[in-house]
Amino acid sequence: MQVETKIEEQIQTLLNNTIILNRRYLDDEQLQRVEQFKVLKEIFDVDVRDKEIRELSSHFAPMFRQDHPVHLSVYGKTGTGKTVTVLYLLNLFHSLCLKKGVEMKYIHLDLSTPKPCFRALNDLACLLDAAKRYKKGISLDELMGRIEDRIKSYTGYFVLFVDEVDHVRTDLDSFLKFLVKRLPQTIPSRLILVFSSNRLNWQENIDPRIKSFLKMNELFFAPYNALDLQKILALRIEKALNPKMVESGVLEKIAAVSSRNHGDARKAVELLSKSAQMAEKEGVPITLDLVDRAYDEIERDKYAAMIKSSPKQLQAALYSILSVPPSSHKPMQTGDAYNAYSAFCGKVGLRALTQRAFSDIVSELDMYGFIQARILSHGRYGRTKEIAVKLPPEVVLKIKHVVLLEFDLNPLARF
DNA sequence: TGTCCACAGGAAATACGGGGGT
DNA sequence: ACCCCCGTATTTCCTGTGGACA
Repeated sequence: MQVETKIEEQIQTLLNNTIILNRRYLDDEQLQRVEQFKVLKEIFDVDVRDKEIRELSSHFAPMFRQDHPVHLSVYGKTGTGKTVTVLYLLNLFHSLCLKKGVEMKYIHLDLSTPKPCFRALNDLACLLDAAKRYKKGISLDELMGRIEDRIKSYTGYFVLFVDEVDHVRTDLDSFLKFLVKRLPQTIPSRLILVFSSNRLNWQENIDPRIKSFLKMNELFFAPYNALDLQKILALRIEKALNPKMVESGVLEKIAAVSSRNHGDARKAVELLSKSAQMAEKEGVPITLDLVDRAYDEIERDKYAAMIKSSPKQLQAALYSILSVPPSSHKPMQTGDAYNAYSAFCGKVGLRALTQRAFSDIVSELDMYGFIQARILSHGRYGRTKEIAVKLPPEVVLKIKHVVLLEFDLNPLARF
């Protein structure tokens, strides 16, 4: 057989076995806003999120009769489509307003990563083109003033979509105070605030004086059920994958697993994506078994990815805790962990924090789920947090590996 | 019943690093 | 180039605490 035909055949079989035809549809980050909306529209067209869309529409309807809708608070866990649904509708209203001659614009303030009040305001100012990006060194008042100046000349409806409000860490109060009390009084436009949050109780510990000013409608996004997820996944498969290489039942399985565990559409698509990648690498169709393995892998990588993007101190602390040899008779206490941590800091040349600060880090690690920490009293033997690690051994190894790399140490040259 | 361990965790003080004003 | 101001991170200082043990 000719070499050329051999190669051609080889390429042909590879092409036939290709699973991912359009990678971009497996990752929303890579899609343009317009494309996202298109995908979304198709999903909405099959009646997913129907109720929420109706409610949103009726909430904003007063705009079209020159009335003033109240503020809105949208609840829902991550991946339930809060952001994307609200944005889609705002976009729709925008063009509708344009058609009807109603002045309206909207701003999407994305706080998906936790940030302090200052950052949030700065981001808002950037979106409005009212200020450059500052790191520090400018007062909150100054920022607020600039934001106001920027929109002073605008008189139409002004929708401010604050995504994940509860992520404003230090002083959510002053942030809200500005938005709720100060801004509406100083600018001529009709301000409509839309908040989203994944916690139902985010308003619980805000200043009651602000709270009373904040008259809001509420809207709840329930996690997707298996049926919704099936529709969403089906669309992605159709757009991104070679349907011949997806075994029957895979779609249903991913939908079932995802709805049972979290009801998060993004994670469901991620699982699909991971399965497809693994299948392609192995040159086999996506099977049910492969989905299981992809699921395990995602679970394993989750922690490593999280610690990789964390501050150095957190990394050092976690590594030290994971490195303390477990002794069956005595659980680890804060003191033990702190000793290990200071030793590690000495080794890698990191300035060690005080025990007080370390204690806060331990609580943080507990919050993120890396470790289990609970306060326990041993009578005259003191009162302390007891630290337990409940991660599977492979994950522990992987985390330690990642952290060592972060500290420019060769993980293999330890012995 | 009182003591005292080994911290927890709140509050205030201080350090830091950066930007504006001059 | 200098100083001052700001927000944030960390330290310092402190009071509180559940229960085993004497």
